[in-house]
Amino acid sequence: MPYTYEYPHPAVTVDIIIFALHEEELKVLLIQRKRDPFKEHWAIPGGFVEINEGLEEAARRELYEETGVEKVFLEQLYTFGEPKRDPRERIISVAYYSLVRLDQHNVRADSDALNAAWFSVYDLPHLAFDHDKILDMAIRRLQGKVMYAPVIFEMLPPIFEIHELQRVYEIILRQKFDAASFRRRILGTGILTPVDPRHGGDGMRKKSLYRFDPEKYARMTQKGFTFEIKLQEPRKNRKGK
Amino acid sequence: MPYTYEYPHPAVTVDIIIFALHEEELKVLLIQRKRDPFKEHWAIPGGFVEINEGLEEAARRELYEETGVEKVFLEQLYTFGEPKRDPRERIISVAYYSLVRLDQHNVRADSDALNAAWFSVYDLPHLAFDHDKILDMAIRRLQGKVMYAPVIFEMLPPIFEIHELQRVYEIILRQKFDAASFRRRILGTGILTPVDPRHGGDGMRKKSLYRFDPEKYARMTQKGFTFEIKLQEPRKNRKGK
DNA sequence: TCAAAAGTGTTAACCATACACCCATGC
DNA sequence: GCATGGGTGTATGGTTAACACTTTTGA
Repeated sequence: MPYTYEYPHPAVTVDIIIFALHEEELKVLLIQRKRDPFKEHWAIPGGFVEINEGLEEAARRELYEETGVEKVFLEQLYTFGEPKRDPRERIISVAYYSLVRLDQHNVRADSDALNAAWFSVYDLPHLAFDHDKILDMAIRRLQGKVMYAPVIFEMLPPIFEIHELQRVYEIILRQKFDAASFRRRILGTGILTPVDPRHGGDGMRKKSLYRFDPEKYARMTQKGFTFEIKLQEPRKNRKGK
Repeated sequence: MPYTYEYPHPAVTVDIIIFALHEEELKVLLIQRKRDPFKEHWAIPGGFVEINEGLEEAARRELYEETGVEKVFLEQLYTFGEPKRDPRERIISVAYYSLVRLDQHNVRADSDALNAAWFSVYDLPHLAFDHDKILDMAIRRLQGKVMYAPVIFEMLPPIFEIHELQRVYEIILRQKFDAASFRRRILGTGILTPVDPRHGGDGMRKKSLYRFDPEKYARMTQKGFTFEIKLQEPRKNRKGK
């Protein structure tokens, strides 16, 4: 028991909410706890921060250990530190959320958990600790974030159709968009670059394909541009005809 | 030295960025450090989180101890935890930011600091630790927040003129608004309630006065309303006349 | 071949800027 | 009484929802 301090110190963990799209739904990776407290309950994956490790570094390490996923979008969500949130000891948890492409990453279950599984965010079990609250906040944050930052491309293949993009927005925001207006709005921002359809895979495709160009987006941002995809405001019908 | 753990634990602090309006400027309260490291440097006020105290609770306690201010807007900003951000030991700092009305609170200097003073956020000294980065993030967060949440009223008297409100937006966002458009936009949201001018103080005022009604805002929000004050987009002149 | 989905064109509704003008206040 | 600035009216530009229409795709 070698680590001694003049004043009590809390333990610090990172929890990582891992989002992905699968079967036209927004899913989150949860693990089933092996041990008490909350044995067999589902929980958000996470673990302790090492003493010489940054917080994001710890989150990436845990993410890799739990799922084998590397180099993906990861952002700090919030820090939860109510004294009684863990019944064992005072644990402060810095929550992160991550966006991954399910088809690209071979997600495996971690050995420390009974089981790992993807859940639709709109059909969740009751979670361990205060993880319901954390996950709820993560979903809201993601919904807010996709509206003013180009994070949605983290969940799409590098080259995609406008309609695929639209569908992802519709899934995350739970709102339908008019296809014509959506197309014009997103192309109007200028953040998408058309891709020669013959490079898209099979030879004879005629569909328009696009990719998101992060360098171009960075240049635009520096010139005062701000990306925004608003919810579609309903409007009166044009005419009764 | 009674507090012993099986694994090393970091220390956890809260830092509080305290914003206020004064003399037509956005100001922040900084303290001058008495001790090394960074002796005599200016820093964001803060302190250690007690073992049985929530994070926001700790932030409010520190805020009260440093300034005597209670019951004000306080929101978590971000958690900073790079291993070497404090040269003495591993310290993870949960940063909060707060909005106060200078005229309402008699801000006093804390005994633990050499000095406490208000600085314009656009004319800052070099700060201790990574506090430059923290304060920069806080300013950006505040600028973002005022655009989509009614936090600006935390910095105004309970009853105010539209133009006062406009000036506060202009100070925080560093952008001029057209008075007529601003008035219509803000009144169009419906979050302001007109106040009988005779209740505003001196008896014979004829100016229109308003107050922000949090209950009404909460009801509107529940019905899907989202508040938004966008930056004004320049437009071509109407006619050359 | 044909149904369904992708993509384009058009227009009316809505909104906010820009600016003229009116009115109130205070010196 | 007049200057200053608060407050109102409104035409115009710009955006985009709604929907008709055309083209492409894949069964």
